[in-house]
Amino acid sequence: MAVALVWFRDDLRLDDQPALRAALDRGWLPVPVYIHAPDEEGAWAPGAASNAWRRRALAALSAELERRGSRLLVLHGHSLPLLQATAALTGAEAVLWARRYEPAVEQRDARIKRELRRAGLHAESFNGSLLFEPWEVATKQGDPYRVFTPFWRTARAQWRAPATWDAPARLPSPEDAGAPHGVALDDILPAPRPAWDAGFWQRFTPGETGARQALARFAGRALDGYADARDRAVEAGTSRLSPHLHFGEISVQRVAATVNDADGIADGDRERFLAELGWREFAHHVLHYFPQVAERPLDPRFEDFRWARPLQARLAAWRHGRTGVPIVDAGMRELWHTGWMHNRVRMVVASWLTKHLRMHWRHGARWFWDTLVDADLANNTQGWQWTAGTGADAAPYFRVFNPVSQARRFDPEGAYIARWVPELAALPLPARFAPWEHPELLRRHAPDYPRTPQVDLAEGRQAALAAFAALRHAR
DNA sequence: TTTTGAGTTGTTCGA
DNA sequence: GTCGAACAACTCAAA
Repeated sequence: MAVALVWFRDDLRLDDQPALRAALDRGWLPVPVYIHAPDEEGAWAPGAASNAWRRRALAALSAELERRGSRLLVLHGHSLPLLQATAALTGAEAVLWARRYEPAVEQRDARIKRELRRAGLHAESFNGSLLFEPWEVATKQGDPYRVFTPFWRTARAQWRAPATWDAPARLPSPEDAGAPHGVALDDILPAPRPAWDAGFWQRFTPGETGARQALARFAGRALDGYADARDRAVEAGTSRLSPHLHFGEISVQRVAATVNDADGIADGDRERFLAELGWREFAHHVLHYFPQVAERPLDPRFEDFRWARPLQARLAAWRHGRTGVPIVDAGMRELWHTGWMHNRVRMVVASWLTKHLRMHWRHGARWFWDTLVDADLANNTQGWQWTAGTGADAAPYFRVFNPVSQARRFDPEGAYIARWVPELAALPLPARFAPWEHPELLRRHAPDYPRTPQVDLAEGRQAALAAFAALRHAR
């Protein structure tokens, strides 16, 4: 029986897995391989939270394979020589994988494909994580899109629920191909010590089963009313699928099809969620065509923008939820404890850092990269550039979030603040949104909470507006 | 080629 | 309390 290496990367599932499917369809014995090679990811090697998740996702994938009579071969080192050596050991004639779109990884993979083919192997990649490949959506002139709405109009009109593929109950054993044993998962991704990730797993279950459960929960409950509920910080009104999608534990085609076919859902709710998947598509489209955006502003005017000096004390207070602005601190602490932050709150904390503190968005992007379990180069970059106003399809410069009004609107009971900044839970509601306006209550109930925000809200807003307006005139 | 319509997520001010 | 206007042009995408 001919053998194919199925190289798993950010597609840690068996269901609707195009590389595995191709191997089986063509009668190849699949040898599942995972290679730990963080130094091949350029400046964006996975962060700590991401690795904590990946460890569990790989363990889950490994268990799924073993349940079916196969197993995951885990390797550590350089991808190309390891693939070549493993192909030689197993007599594999093919190497199959699902694509990734990070610029450094795209380049690496192109080289690997070239070299494998030069060595006489069949090397082939597939779309395993997007509704559309970045190059499958184009303007009528054949150009890439820079604005979300026309991008999504075009893509949405093209989308048809595809036939998804179920993983078989049994898989052939790699032992039959003489597969080697590789290294232990613990050797490449040891458990965090101390267990700072404990809070992550109260909210999330990495792996294919956890991903399916999250989708079922969302489609069965939160999807109804999603368009409104998605903005309320304390509720589980969003899908919380982002880490599962990042690691490819569930097929995005299956997610889209499930939501598209859900019964009794208003069109507004359904389309709103599909548009969120659309933002993920758009982010990958932009990163593919403008690979510099992870480092540099897409809008070139911002190359010269005078960001504030990154004062370490200010930055540290932002990171650790000690800004003195309750909704910002709640968000940053949710991130620290759970590895995740509600989307609405992400915008608020990002606006605080880039507008009120006027710090370069890359400081925020880097912190998110290290602390988010859903850290994804395309989405993270897109989110930060959008909020900072440096992307092409960006927030207008005058859109500066007021963290007090945002808290009132999207956390009207103050429950989100109380949950993540418990020292403020004893404050009555109006004071909980803006404690500096009630110094006596603050002193009595929360003596350790900052007396005042890092910067005055009105002054910060004015300074940001002035700085961003100056850029306009400078052009 | 030129024209036209439109653009995720907001805030503030004054009537 | 509610509502509309102002905030700023500019670029994108399609007709």
